Amino acid sequence: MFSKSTEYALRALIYLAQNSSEDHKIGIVELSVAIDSPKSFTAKILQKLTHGNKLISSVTGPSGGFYLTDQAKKKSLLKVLTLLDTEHMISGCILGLSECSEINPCPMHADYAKIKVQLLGMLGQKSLEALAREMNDPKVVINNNNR
Amino acid sequence: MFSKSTEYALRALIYLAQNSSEDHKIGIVELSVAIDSPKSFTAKILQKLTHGNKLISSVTGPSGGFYLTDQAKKKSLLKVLTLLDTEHMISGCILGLSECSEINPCPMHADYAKIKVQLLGMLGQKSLEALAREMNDPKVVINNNNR
DNA sequence: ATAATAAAAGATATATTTGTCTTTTATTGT
DNA sequence: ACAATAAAAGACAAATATATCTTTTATTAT
Ligand code: FES
Ligand code: FES
Repeated sequence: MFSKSTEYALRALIYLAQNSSEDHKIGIVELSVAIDSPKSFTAKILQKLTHGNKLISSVTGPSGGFYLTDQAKKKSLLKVLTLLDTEHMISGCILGLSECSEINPCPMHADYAKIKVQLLGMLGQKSLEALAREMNDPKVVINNNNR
Repeated sequence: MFSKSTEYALRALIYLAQNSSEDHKIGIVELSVAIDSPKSFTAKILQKLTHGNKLISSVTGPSGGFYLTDQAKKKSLLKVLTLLDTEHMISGCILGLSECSEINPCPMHADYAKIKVQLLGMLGQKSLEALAREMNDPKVVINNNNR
């Protein structure tokens, strides 16, 4: 569905939503272990989300690391996808036409449009902190370390 | 959502379902123009679907080309995705965990599982010939040549 | 101030996907 | 049989995604 980059980003954000705050920052080592992702590659992905858009906060140096503000934790997955410039994965045409439109729909459009509404609805109303809350259930996981 | 390869494959199959038969075969040139895809790349993709699995039929030489049998036209999109080995795009974990399971679900699982059922349902019941029928509506398109 | 720390930045490497081009093989119409 | 045709096969090229490693910069604790 999504690219590895996007998957790592979402997992990282959920972990940060659950475990970080302004006075408890998370280092890249802990984070990449927790979400089972390649360390340096994940660092690059996080950088994209710290600079312009300021979704992730970070500070260098001792006791530094990454964290989410309460404001950031309220952002929806859809917002995150928009920042990652990958929302088109869902909103684009399922057959790859350059535009998903009602004027000139593809043969799948009528059916897919209904599902798209639900997908976008789910992503739009699901906040990072709501997903973090799911992790209170001990069976819910965010890595592959259980196998 | 899908890779370019998959998109081209689906568009090609829909076109063949609509326009080909055992006594009206379609050449790669006509096909790649009709679905607006790179010719040689599309040829490679079609080959994958002709050999082992026999979804697409083809004959070389004059008046040769690609076509679908009536039987093949009845196959569902889900069946096609299975042949292309890309069904995991939908059935896999949306956060990229190695397995989508009820035992150890990811934080998105509860919500995504519902949508997944609908997605797989739609893909499973939509046959190539049903999609070809959609193209009888003149506004429905399968390429980008209208822009 | 200094040393330790951790992210930022940059360079590089590998793998995969996408795309093109040429040669070969199979089939058909003449 | 022969020439024309069209897919099959194979080699190659380019672009993108994924991943690693090193150096630099910013921050903090001492
Ligand atoms: S046009 Fe293809 S899904 Fe809307
Ligand atoms: S475990 Fe992630 S979607 Fe099912």
